[in-house]
Amino acid sequence: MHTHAAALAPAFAPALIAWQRSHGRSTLPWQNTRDPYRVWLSEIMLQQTQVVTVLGYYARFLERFPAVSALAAASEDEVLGLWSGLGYYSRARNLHRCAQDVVARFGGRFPASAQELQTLPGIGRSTAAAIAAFCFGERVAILDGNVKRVLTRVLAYEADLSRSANEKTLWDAAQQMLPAPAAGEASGADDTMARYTQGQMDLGATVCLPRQPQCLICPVQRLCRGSAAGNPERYPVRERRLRRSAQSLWLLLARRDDGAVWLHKRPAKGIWAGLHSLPVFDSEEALQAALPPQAWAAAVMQPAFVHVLTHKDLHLHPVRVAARADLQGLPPLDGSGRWVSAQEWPGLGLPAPVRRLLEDEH
DNA sequence: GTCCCGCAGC
DNA sequence: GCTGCGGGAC
Repeated sequence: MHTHAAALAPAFAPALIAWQRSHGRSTLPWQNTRDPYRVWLSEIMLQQTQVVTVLGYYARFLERFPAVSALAAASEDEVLGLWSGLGYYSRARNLHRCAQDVVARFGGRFPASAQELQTLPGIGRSTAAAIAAFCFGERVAILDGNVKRVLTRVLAYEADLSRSANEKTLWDAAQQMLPAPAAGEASGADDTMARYTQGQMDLGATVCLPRQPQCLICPVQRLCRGSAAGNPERYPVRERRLRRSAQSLWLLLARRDDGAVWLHKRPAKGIWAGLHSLPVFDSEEALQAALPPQAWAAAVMQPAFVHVLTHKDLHLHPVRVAARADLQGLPPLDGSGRWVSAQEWPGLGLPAPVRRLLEDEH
């Protein structure tokens, strides 16, 4: 697929860089540093969460884990607890594993190339490129959601991005749009790549907005083919629509008078991997089978509710049972299952619907 | 309903 | 290599 990247490239990067200097963001706590640890931590958090929310978590993580070695040495539960409320806990687990990898494989220093960075858990092509551009000045393209929007608009890129071949073409275009290679040899000496990378992120976050692109104040409007056509907001083009299936889960809800709840740690694979959760069953019968007959007889069905994931509607059916000392030993309530006090559970990594259920319930 | 980004399974 | 998953915010 052909794009106009080559034609636009000479004017695009200089205009974006100049704009970043004058109008871009420059005071966020993870800016003005070339420390890969700080840049990496912010990039992972920003993948899923808005800047204002990340600020608090970022500060708390840095305070508790000033260096990657401290994060690597922590327990997974502590990392998940500090992450609590951010959601997307697989990213927190990858964060922890990545820190351990950096220590074990690279002596506690992040590797200095996008190619090597990408071998670390939780760091994909775009995140690797962002770290390498910010910290090492590497001439390599990022392509996150903001940049996809900016580039497809500037290029008036019509192809359906839900098709991997078209996304690959856009990656190629992103690489072509990079600032011209520095004349000298030391690419890390100046801040061209950092400015350019930050500029794309800033433009996507503050000007080239999803619904209302602010073309009148855009530094690259005179180059932008989408704006010229009068309909920049229709990019990026995505045609595939997902179909969502339904699944029902039964949750065993046991709560003592003092507020403690019975939780267990989920297996490392599958839904809610590694999180603390109420015991989960695939069917009402399975839940019944796990309880003594008298406990089942006294159980009270709570109102069902729906929790929506990208690909699935989870129909959740809480079942309240009397708090009993002998829950222990009942599969699958054995092993990791335990009473968790009302002081402790809010700080654990809990699936959002379970957290909501526990919060609403008292 | 849409989007995010990396991963795992095919 | 490609597709679909995962959990939550907007």
